[in-house]
Amino acid sequence: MRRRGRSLRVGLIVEVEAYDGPRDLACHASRGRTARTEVMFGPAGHAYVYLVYGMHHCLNVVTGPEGYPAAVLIRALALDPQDGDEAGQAARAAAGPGRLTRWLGVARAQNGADLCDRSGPLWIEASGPPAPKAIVTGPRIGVDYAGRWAARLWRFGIAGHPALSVPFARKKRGAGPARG
DNA sequence: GTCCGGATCTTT
DNA sequence: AAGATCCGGACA
Repeated sequence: MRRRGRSLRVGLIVEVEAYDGPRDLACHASRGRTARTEVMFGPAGHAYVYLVYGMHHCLNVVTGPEGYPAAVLIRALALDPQDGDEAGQAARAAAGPGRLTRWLGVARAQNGADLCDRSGPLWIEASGPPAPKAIVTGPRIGVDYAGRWAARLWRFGIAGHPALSVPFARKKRGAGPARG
């Protein structure tokens, strides 16, 4: 949930990635505790927002116990249909970590925001539809540099959801599709 | 101070 | 297939 003045934007989280602690080479905190990663070392439930590629912001939820840097990257939201012009466009407006921060209007000003505070500018609540049974997993996106950590299946999504950012490789079936 | 490269998206 | 675009982190 994102509130700016009188406007409220609501999305359902449909895709995430886990970044787990100082040993995970894909986790920013693996290079030590710095000003940027500071909030990841703080208490869980706060927002870790950073800039990638010089142009896109990414929104993470700090998850570990205090002092242990871990976070979950929110990669895609499904939108309330009334928030989009057209059903098809709404489905993709927040598909992808950079897209969703743009759609929410989240940037570094929201770094450290308390995501459990429903009276704040940005928060998460468990008020959506029941958790889906079918969750698909895959390797995290864009972290090939992370050695063996890149192979961990730490990307999670709701199976078949139209708002997923990048397709999940399907289970082998005959001549398995090499993802292209 | 300087340099390098990225948890992406859009356009060709 | 490649450009946009800039900060954080590593080195000096």
